[in-house]
Amino acid sequence: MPLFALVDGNSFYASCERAFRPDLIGRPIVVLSNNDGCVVARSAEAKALGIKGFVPFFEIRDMCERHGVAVFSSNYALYGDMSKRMMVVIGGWGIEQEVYSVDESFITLDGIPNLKDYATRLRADVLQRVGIPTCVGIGTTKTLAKLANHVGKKFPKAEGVFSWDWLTADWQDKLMARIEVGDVWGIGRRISEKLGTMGIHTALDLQRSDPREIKRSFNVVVERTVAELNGVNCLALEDVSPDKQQIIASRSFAELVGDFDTLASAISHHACRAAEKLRQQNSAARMVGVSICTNPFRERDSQYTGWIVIPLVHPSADSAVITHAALAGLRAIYRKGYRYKKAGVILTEIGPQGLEQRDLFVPLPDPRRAKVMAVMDRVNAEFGRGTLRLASEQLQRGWAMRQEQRSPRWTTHWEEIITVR
DNA sequence: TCTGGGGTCCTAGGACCC
DNA sequence: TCTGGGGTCCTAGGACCC
Repeated sequence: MPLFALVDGNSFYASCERAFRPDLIGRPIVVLSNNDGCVVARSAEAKALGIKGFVPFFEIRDMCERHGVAVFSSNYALYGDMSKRMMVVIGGWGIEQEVYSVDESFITLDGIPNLKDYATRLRADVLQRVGIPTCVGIGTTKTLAKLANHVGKKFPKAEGVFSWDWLTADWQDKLMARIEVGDVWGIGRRISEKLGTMGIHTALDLQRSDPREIKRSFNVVVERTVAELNGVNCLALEDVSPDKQQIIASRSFAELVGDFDTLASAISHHACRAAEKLRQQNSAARMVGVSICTNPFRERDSQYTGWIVIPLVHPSADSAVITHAALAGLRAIYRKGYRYKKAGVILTEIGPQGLEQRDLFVPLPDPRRAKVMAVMDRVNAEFGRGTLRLASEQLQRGWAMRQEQRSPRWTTHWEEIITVR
């Protein structure tokens, strides 16, 4: 019987901020999405104040001021670096490891004795070496490990560590009956609602449901979730992350944008970011999608969504080629007179570099281009993103995002590095 | 005034083929 | 009178995740 543990960082982004600001210990913290739009992370103290996840910040701004909540813009350079460090430490405690998201990792623990002690030492190790508090959930399937992690978080008595094995079958049922079905991994809002009409309200109800009926009413994914709740392994540990099949780079603007040049500079920037991600996984894309849209929340504004896909003659990972295609797409979909909120580039039909089908009648791209890209990536890796970039990114910079409360990039920028007195 | 930015997988239905 | 059936591929849309 395999044994999985899910280890995740508590209120990860908020904990990253606190790791460098001991004065924030015990204080409520919220971290905002790009453009300071929504709340994406809350410390336990902030949750206790009743701040919900994903609410628009403007709705709670006053309340935050009244209660002295520390508010941060998202600082992905910091969170990404902290995540890497945390994953390395967690990986050292597992037999195999899957990095599932920025703040979650599955590890396998088959054959390790005295797991309660082991998991407790794991938590202490991560806290000491990275400064991030974590929870550990253990189960015989990934879904059960996820749910155990939920228990470890929700019930203070667990002290951040929980395994289903530690309870008798009777107590396991009692606990499952106290968990809402929507808290099970893979059961979202829509499926919860429908399950509710079928009389299935708790994790226990779902575990005991008829898989054939579930398959009929939903699909195989939900059927697998039921099996996993019953200890039948359907989801394997993915220790190597597969290449992305699509790459998106998009952003909302801090202020609405009407003119073509500003949009073009944003699209150029996103195209370059997307191409960079593509090169990181040694892939090339055949299709370049471009989208622009107005702000749907402003109901009295006239609305428009433009969307187009431009095929490339050769699959490419060249920033200039992809940007050129994206700008051609933008010219095709741009309509004057609208005020745009968001623009993005999507790369699809992605495959490994160098395995492209060749076209007899079209000359091959210049092989020296790949070297130019490699140099650009190396320079940008060493001296910071954007050190070398295409001129078209610089036409207008009137689209930058709002980041009013970003903390220093403590661990990745020399000029912002922490000083200890 | 102010509302994120990524991803994946599955299904149904239509086009098309033999 | 009677008008097949099996298969693949593609796309759009819907659901989920963090």
